[in-house]
Amino acid sequence: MQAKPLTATLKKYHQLRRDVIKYLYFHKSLTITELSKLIHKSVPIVTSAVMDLIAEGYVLESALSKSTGGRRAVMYLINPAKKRFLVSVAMDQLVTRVVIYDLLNNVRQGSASLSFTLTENPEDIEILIKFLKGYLQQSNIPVEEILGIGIGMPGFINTKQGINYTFFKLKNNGSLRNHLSKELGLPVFIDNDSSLTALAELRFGAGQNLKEVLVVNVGWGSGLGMIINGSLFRGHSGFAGEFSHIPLSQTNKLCSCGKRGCLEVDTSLLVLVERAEKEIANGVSSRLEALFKDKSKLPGDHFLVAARDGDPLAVSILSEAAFLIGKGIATLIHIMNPELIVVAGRGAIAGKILMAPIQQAMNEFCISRIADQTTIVVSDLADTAELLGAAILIVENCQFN
Amino acid sequence: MQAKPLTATLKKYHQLRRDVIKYLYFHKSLTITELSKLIHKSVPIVTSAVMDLIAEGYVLESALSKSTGGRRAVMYLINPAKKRFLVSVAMDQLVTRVVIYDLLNNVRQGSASLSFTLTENPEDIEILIKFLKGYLQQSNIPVEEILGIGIGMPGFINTKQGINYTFFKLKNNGSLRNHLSKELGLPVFIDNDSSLTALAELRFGAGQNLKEVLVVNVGWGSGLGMIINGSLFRGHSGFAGEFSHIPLSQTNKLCSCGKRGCLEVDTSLLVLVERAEKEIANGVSSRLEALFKDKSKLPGDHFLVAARDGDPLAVSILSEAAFLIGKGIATLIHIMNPELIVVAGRGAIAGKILMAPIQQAMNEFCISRIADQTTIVVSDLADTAELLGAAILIVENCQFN
DNA sequence: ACAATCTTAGTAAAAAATTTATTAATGAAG
DNA sequence: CTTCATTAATAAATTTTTTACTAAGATTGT
Repeated sequence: MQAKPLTATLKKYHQLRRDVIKYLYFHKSLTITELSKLIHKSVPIVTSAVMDLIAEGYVLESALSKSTGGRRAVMYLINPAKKRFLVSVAMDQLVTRVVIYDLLNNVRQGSASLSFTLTENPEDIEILIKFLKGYLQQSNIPVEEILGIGIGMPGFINTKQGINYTFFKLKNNGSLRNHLSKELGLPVFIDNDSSLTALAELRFGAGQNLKEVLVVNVGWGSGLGMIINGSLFRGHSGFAGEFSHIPLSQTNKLCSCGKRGCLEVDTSLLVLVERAEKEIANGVSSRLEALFKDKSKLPGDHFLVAARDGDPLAVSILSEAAFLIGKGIATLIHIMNPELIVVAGRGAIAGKILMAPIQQAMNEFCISRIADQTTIVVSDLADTAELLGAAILIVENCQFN
Repeated sequence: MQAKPLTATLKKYHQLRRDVIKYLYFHKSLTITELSKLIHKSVPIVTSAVMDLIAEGYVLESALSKSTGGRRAVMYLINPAKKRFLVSVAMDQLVTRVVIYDLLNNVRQGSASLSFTLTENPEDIEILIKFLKGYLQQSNIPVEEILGIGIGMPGFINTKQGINYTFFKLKNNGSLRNHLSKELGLPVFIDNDSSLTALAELRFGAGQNLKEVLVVNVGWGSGLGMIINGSLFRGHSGFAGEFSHIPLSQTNKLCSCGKRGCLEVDTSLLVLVERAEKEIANGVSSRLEALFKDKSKLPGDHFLVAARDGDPLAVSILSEAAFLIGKGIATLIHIMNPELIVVAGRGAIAGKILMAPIQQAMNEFCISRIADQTTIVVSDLADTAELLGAAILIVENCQFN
């Protein structure tokens, strides 16, 4: 008897099942009525899907909900006894981290990290594979309990095909995702780091239940993850949110992208550190001088901590950059009219120091009727955002078995 | 027997009926299968709706479609004998035009126009009502044959409530749409001029069948209509696309909005005309000197025609402005990664003269991998775009009776 | 030329999903 | 403490979709 092609009905059923698990993952516990509204499916059919998932051990019935004025509803949640795990990988230009979560967002296997400067060198792929293989092996989790590996990385990424056009290029222009999946023997999903940060803010951070959210990822560059109409917006070919390279700088410095005047040339953390080092060499005194000698942390992180703690040199350099980012944010607000802007990424460490000049730039460059419609906050997910986003990526795309 | 509240089933049926008419209006003629795909409803149910519409005289069966390799399908189109009309009104800061179309986009009543500089004066509303009442009266079309009045106008517009926060403000902060509807005895729909221009490009212009399209409306200011995921994007509170006031200008001139450095201060047609007049006063010779004396046309239109025809002064002033608009477009491309950008509005008259410096700015300010994903064209709908958009607004919102 | 085969359209019957009606459970008001 | 209002859950009715089947025309190969 040969394998039947999936019928339309069966496909629908699998989608429904996935949606139930997905929303229980996002919201911890929900009633049938709530699930029905979130999934846009009728109560009877959601009920039957939930019953099936209970039979499979994926879902558990829990206490009754608080009363809302009528009969109290039964609440459902993901069964903590069902062993299913998410391997989350978060990369940036300099560091790669990995952690394993369960479906309740508890850390199952503590994070490991690798100093790993991304290049266009094809050997990078082998380094990444070796790192992940080692990590997975020592975790001792059976493969059938791992739902997939989600990886956030910088670069122009085609999520459909699983190709990163900037880093990790395969010789034959093949799919990085498929290659990793084959090598690691698990489903792999890749996406842009800023997009995953935005996803995390949407599901577990400041953007919960909102529809139009922009997440500015301040770090080595300034990424932008966009939530439009409640879901990730990637643009026509997946390159939307290239905030770092909009022409905004007054200086004429050449950017790494080959153009002049990009926002990045004046706001990249690397540039700010460089500027601080130059000032120190010129004899300006600063806590940074001592901090930079501690090589256990990246200079960029030292710089942000110093700024947060009020070191005058760091604050002054950061403020200037933040004002320019604020000008960029003013541009975003005029074009997109978002409900919320979240300042996330490494830069969020500096918190208020960063926000003051951004707010000032918004006051100066925004029509107040428009700016009034947008709230702006600093992320409180901090450096877990990208890891959570990678986990969400898996939950939104994997097959639950 | 009292009026029953609309059941869910009945609502669905009305929506389906509207969708059939809407897509036939957009595509002129379609098969059941095509309709089914566009509406995302099954073939049997679409068939029954089409049959009902034929019985009502709204829809006509026409010849068989061209063969696509199998049995040829019956094509359906809107019945030209069914008398239903759309009153389209297109306003800008200086001129208001009106025309009446039928559902095949034929002009039923020739366009009338009114020189009418928008102010914040409440009397503006009375002027508009009087103008429209007169026009409707002389058209001699019975009210029951008019499906509605669609109006495109500048300003910050709340389409849900039908309020324009910038112009035509009612004393009691009431709904302009409802007020006009009551006064004119017809359903009225209002929207932003640039949004309607974008809608026209999406349905009848360069953006047909595309998903991510930006329409830059070059005129007295530079509006932006955004198509995202195949439908109009208005942002969280309806103010998205405020392209005119993004901080891009190097000059520090004060803008009408109260801020400095807005794109508009260097690119508004009004500013360009002013600049030309100053140059002429300084003794520069130009065809414009003569043209400006002809008061039958607006100076801005004279200016654009002169530029199109190669007058050196007009070309030089326009080119400088267009380069800045191009810089703004480069910003849009980096953020939105659109499939297509359409340059529309009055400015489109200048065509190639406008495009050359825009293209140049794109080359200078765009990362080519991103810019390569975007096509940029000049609209060929010209000044009918906003009128067509207003008609679409009616078709997308009215009740067909 | 003309079957045989392939493709697409349209229709009927079967299956699935939604809607509506009904019953259940709870809190608040009198 | 009973009645009423409110929400949840379930059963029955209705609608919609899916699948299977028939129709109509195009293409290919002999």
